Amino acid sequence: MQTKPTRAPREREKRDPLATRQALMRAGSELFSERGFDGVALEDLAARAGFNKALVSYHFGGKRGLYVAILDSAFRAMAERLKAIEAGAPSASKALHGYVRAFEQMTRERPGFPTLFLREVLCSGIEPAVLPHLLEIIGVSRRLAGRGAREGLFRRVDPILMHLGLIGSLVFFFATEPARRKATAAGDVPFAMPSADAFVRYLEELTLRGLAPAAHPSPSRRKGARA
Amino acid sequence: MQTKPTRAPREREKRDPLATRQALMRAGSELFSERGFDGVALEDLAARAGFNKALVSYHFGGKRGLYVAILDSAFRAMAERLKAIEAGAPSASKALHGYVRAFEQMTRERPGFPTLFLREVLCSGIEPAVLPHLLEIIGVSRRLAGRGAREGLFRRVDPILMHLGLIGSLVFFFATEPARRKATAAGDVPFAMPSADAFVRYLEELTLRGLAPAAHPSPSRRKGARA
DNA sequence: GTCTATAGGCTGATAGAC
DNA sequence: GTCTATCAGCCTATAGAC
Repeated sequence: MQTKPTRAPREREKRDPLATRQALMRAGSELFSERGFDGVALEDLAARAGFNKALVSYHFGGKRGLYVAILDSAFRAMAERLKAIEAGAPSASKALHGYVRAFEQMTRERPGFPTLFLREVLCSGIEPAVLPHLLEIIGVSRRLAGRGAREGLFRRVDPILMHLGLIGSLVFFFATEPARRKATAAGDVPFAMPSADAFVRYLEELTLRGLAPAAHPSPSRRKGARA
Repeated sequence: MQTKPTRAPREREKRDPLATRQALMRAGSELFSERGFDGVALEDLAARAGFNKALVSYHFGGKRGLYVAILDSAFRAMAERLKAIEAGAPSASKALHGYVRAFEQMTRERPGFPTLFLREVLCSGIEPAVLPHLLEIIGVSRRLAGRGAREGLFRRVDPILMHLGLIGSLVFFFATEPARRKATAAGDVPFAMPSADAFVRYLEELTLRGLAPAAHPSPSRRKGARA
């Protein structure tokens, strides 16, 4: 969307606090995801947004404040999207479909989100502000596992295992996609990398088959592979 | 293993360059994985190793040099371990088992590895020194997919998709395990978190079932689910 | 090989003009 | 609300003593 934009510097000579905040958050989302919190200089960030770095303190009370605002916004949006999908899906199967697709859509709308997510849940302490949203996201996964079992789509597995497997694959794929794209463009990698669409379809099918009740080449061998 | 150790400050008053290098690399592995490259001050790092920060420049030519040495060592060890498993496994099934277990073992031996791995493949450019090892790791996954298909264990899927799904889940799980442990200990999370063993078993079974040829509730419906 | 001392650069925060 | 100027703190790297 932007390669190196000084981003509309003088449309409004002054005033429009909301737009300023949004521009700073957008620039921050890009840079923090690329370089991590400590790797970003406020000067760069403000320049990318088309403003002065002093505004970060004015609007967010400091670098950390901006960072937390970005995380809170992104995690909240993701949690709400997933809950909406959960509520609207007529079946566990459709809910799973919507769930994995949601990451693809979210990545398109907020390219930095998967990386921010990953950096945040890495071993350092999780920001308290995002914890409730994180728990909501986990809740959706857990209920999906339960619903799938109830509807005969899945066999019984620990919902947290299913959650971790799904979200780990998804977040990893999307967070590392820019790096793969870069490496491929540079000719560092001698084979083609899959599209987001292909990966999401693969993961959905893997989950459906892998969690299907019975029907697998294993000791006990029953029939009922239908729901 | 260590909470806040000044780590054996005066066993050898002087001399033993190898031990010094190892101590610095070990401390660096811990700190870089926790805080990221930019988040670590050499003073902290050297203190944890029980040495002076000037030694980082002396032995590794600077902070970046130490970081690269750590990455190179860890990625090389992982690639070699996976290749050994691949070579020694009598079947694709055993190879898959060894593959997923390798991450568990590696995490035990080098707790910082999964996080270092993840931080490195995040969107920033991949360190050239680790690229060959990364390609070797990908190679093992790809050949595993091919071998599994040849031996009738897996249906045909894009080997890169399988690689990304497997490694994404594994690296995510182990890189975020410390955070989960911390959150659980702090009482922030109202349910139990699975053990590494449980997750690895889940992932292996999910993959075996999910990639098994035929035997699933889907349009075309053939028989041969055995090798 | 290891340590102390210090130089030099960069960064986040803030005071004050507009 | 936004910008300029400035300052204090921290951090990497290095020179030189031991």
